[in-house]
Amino acid sequence: MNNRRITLKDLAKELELSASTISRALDNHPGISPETKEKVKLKAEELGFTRNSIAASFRKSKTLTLAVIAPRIDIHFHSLVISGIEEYAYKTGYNVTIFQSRDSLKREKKITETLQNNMFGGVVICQASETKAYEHFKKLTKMKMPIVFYDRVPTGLEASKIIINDYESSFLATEHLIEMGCKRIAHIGGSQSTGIFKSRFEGYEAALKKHQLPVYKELVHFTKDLSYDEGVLTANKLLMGQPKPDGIFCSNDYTAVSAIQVFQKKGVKIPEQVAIVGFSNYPISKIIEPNLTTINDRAFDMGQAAAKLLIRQIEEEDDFIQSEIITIKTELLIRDSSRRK
Amino acid sequence: MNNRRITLKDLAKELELSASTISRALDNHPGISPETKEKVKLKAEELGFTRNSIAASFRKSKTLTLAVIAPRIDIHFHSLVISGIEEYAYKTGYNVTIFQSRDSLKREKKITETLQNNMFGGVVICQASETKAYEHFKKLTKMKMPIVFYDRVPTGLEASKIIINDYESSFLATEHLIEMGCKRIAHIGGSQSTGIFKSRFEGYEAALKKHQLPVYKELVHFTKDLSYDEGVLTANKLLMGQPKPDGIFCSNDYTAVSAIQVFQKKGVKIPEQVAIVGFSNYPISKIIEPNLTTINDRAFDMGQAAAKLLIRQIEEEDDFIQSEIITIKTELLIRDSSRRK
DNA sequence: CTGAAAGCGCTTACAG
DNA sequence: CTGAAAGCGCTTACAG
Repeated sequence: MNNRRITLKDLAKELELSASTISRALDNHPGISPETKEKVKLKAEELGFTRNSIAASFRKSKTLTLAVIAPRIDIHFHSLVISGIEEYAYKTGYNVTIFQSRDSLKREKKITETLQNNMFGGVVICQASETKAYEHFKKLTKMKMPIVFYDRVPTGLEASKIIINDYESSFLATEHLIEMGCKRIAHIGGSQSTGIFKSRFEGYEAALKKHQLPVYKELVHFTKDLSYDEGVLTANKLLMGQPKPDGIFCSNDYTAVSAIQVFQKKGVKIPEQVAIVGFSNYPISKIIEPNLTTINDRAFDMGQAAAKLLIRQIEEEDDFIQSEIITIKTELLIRDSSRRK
Repeated sequence: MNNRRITLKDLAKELELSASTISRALDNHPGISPETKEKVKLKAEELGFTRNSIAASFRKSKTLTLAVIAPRIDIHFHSLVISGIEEYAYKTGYNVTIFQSRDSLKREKKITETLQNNMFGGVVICQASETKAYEHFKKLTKMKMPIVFYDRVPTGLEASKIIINDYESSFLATEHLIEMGCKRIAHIGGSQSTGIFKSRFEGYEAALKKHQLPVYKELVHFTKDLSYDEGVLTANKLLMGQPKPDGIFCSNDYTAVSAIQVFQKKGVKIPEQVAIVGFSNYPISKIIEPNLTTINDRAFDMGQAAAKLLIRQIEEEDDFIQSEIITIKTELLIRDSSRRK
């Protein structure tokens, strides 16, 4: 018994047709008679023929595979985005290959080199936190690889991006605290060398200014990576320092949760004495008690939008478009950690 | 200016060598002089040549891409496993393409059909919860596609698997509660049609029996998918019912967290009055107060092991091995939700 | 509506 | 140590 894979040729011989006809029949090519199509498809099914996609990709020199570079896929936000990418890609017939930069510029560069091997039709990227220069991305652009950035996007590089309005979302979150009566609102922020965290701080600042509230520099703390542990440390500083905050806007949910816990442990009532708002709508925000008010950043939708935009660029439906920036709508989810009425 | 991709031929012409030599030089083939290798590599660098991997894969009819089918990648456990797979694959030069079955058998079947297109060297699978028959997996095996299963593995199908000892881990977790003095230990379990959750229940049962403690059927509750919300419902039943539990072993961390919260809200002291143990070591287990005692299932290591085993099978280092089952060591992480001394 | 033929960019057995 | 040549399995422009 021959264990070789069945090829178009085998089918052709079996049916006394040419390989061209088989190929076209399977493609539902208009210029093939319905009877032939039927016959070919039946035989293909019978012999268990599946097209060798590698050969096809090679021949057509295009692939139906998207690459995704994320810092880490075990961060919930990224896993949601990737889930959204996979969902859209699946429906469109694309595959999704993932790479983790682990926030290392070196590794990110190595990955972008790998991407130059022709295996991918395009790439969705959230850049590593270390990345400040974009030469390696430009190389991809130069070889006409479509790119869509999300979340941490390069500033000052013209490119397609899926973003949220961090400034506005933070402005609204802070304004909500003000409406709840907070006067001394603290901020636990992320690294200010990352654009999105800078915008979140600026949105917070702008809301205070709009309502003529002071921006106490003692109440503004920037962490390295917004981890739970950093949140605990920072919340303790706020707890011990002066002035005492009556509201806290945090740039993510982990630090917000740690703030809730640290203050609660000292008998501070949340939200009565201190109202707290996070950012990202992590699963834990619905579990922590009181439930955390936060910004829903729609990570899954972001992923879907990224895949959709990328595929559109690959298939060049609008080839006069050079780049496109899509802003995803966020929403403020008001929960018990800030609700005072 | 010509925008075509540089090929081996271009390099060959440029250097007045044959394509064969270029190919071998880039491969560090022993039968090529060091000088030539040097020259070729420099030129390749200079012209920005990268091999067309698709052409190479096609020619060699093998690829350096692994497929992963997980129910969902935005579940933390799976994202950790995939992270482990990607990490090992990256180091070995493989790419990782992900597919989500979303626990649908239909979608899982469609994905396995896609896998028959020659694009993948092998596949790591956690089967959909709906899956009870394995014909679609057998088809892959028939066409010699190496498969490694993890977590939810098919029972009664000979195949390579990466598992943990669910029975033993649950036995130890339950025995720990017994050592802490619990006499009426409840169980919040998962669907008993899924092997791993059945084993977890059996381990719990066996520990009680070993220590001559009764298995109250009123204290054993099986949920559909171990969600947080189901945990809340079940914990309320335990709170209201008879007999009153003084310990709870939960088949995952979400239900354990809900149990902590439900009991605490009624003024029950954790761990003094009710000690609680979870399973999986989710991030939330270190955040919830009291911190949750749980089983560390080493999801990341599981992923690394799966990738390693799969790649070994692809490269057929031991071609006399038909299948291999690897059990990952778990550990009981004793934290405050159960520590009574 | 169908077929013959060329060729995508590599790799490798064979020859020298 | 290097090269000429065949061929992997498709797709598609061209011809009829």
